Amino acid sequence: MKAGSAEWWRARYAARGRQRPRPGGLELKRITRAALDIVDAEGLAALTMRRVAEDMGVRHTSLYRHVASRDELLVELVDHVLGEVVPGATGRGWRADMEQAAGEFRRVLLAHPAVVPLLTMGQLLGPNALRGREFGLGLLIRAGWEPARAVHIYLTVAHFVIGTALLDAGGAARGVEERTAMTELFAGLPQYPLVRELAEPLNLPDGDQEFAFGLTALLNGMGDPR
Amino acid sequence: MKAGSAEWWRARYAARGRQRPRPGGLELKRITRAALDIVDAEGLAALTMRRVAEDMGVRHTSLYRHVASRDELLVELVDHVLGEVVPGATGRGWRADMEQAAGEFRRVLLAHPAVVPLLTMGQLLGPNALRGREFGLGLLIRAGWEPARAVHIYLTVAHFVIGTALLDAGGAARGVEERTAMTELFAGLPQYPLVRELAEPLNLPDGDQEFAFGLTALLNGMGDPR
DNA sequence: ACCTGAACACCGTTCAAGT
DNA sequence: ACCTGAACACCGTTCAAGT
Repeated sequence: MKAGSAEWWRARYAARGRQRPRPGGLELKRITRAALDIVDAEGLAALTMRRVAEDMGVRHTSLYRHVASRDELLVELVDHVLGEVVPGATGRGWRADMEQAAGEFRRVLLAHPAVVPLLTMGQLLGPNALRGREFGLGLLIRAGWEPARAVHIYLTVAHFVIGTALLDAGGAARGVEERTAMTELFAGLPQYPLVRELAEPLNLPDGDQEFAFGLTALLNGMGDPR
Repeated sequence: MKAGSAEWWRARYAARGRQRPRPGGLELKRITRAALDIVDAEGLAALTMRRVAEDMGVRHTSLYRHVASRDELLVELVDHVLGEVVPGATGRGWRADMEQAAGEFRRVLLAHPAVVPLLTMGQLLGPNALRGREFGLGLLIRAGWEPARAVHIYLTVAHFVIGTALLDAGGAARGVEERTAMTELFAGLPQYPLVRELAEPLNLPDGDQEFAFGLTALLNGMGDPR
């Protein structure tokens, strides 16, 4: 049974709450938190079963009683991060709500850049992912969008947020040395004049501004319900 | 020097063409191709240095003469795949050109789903990535968009294509068994009524249709140059 | 210059054994 | 029920040695 699949999640939901951890013992949530700490501080490559166990003061083989594999841990980690997304109604209409929720989603992803690539591992079917779906669909449908169109809008915005976060997390050229390295790189590549000329905005984009620009364009293009 | 960084690519561009492979010997391009075959057939996890070497009839340690690390191989693999993107002018205006280029980009990504997550590893600064940038910026600027805005539009569309491809590649519920598993999963989760009601379009989306919808909305929202 | 063989440190996972 | 210790197969990478 592949970690993150619908079948896997079903078994997971069924098992939830059945655990009764001993005080001070291991527990899925504690493991996930330790994993997130490692990933945030040192990146995905540093996240090994042995390292998680070490940080928790336990042998690495003990982890396998709570999580069947490293892949399962990664799936749980993703939903754990999605749990930090707390959207709320603005009271200023569906567009404002959508922008607020998208911005909140983006904020959380940028706070955990190493986790973002994991969003591509499979479908997002954990409890926190579904809560976000329910919220997004609800605000669109209450605004009068017909369901099929609400799904389109929801998915498009979600994809946009993830897409920009991905390139923001992995891509942006931060720091002076990377910046000068970029300039030197393009200086030696006269075959790409526009890329060279526009190197500054292309490689040192203001991610937030670019995000706002794209989201506005996207929502502008959606029109209005009914 | 981190694989995929501007500094790394600069050294890489400088070294390019300096190799003179023996007939039948190893060569970066042949290694990259072998790697792509493995990844396409069996996914990213199957891509080990040992496996690549085995497929090429060579010892795995030999690869390190042509590529400094597995990470470097992955970076080269990404640009190799981007080389399959062949956009062309439609003669029907910038919007049609942009839609054609985005569709072509999407087509290539979907043909190599296991490679898509790698697009998030770092900046896309290889020769094929830069060629694509130059093309996209060129068509926008020739259409009359001012440079700063052309950069915005280019990045937004690129992010959208990658975002949708990511979720398409990893996410869609293909096959009957995954479909019924999904139904059963939601049947047990009454706390998400909309997610349950709209499970069909949410989890079995027609990716191409959804892509077209989003791209149209995006470009609609951009307006016109000048 | 290129490829090989042996070796090292590290990893995920399994399982019998302890409490 | 939970944790441990030992073990297995596998991995990326290094390097001296061959041609």
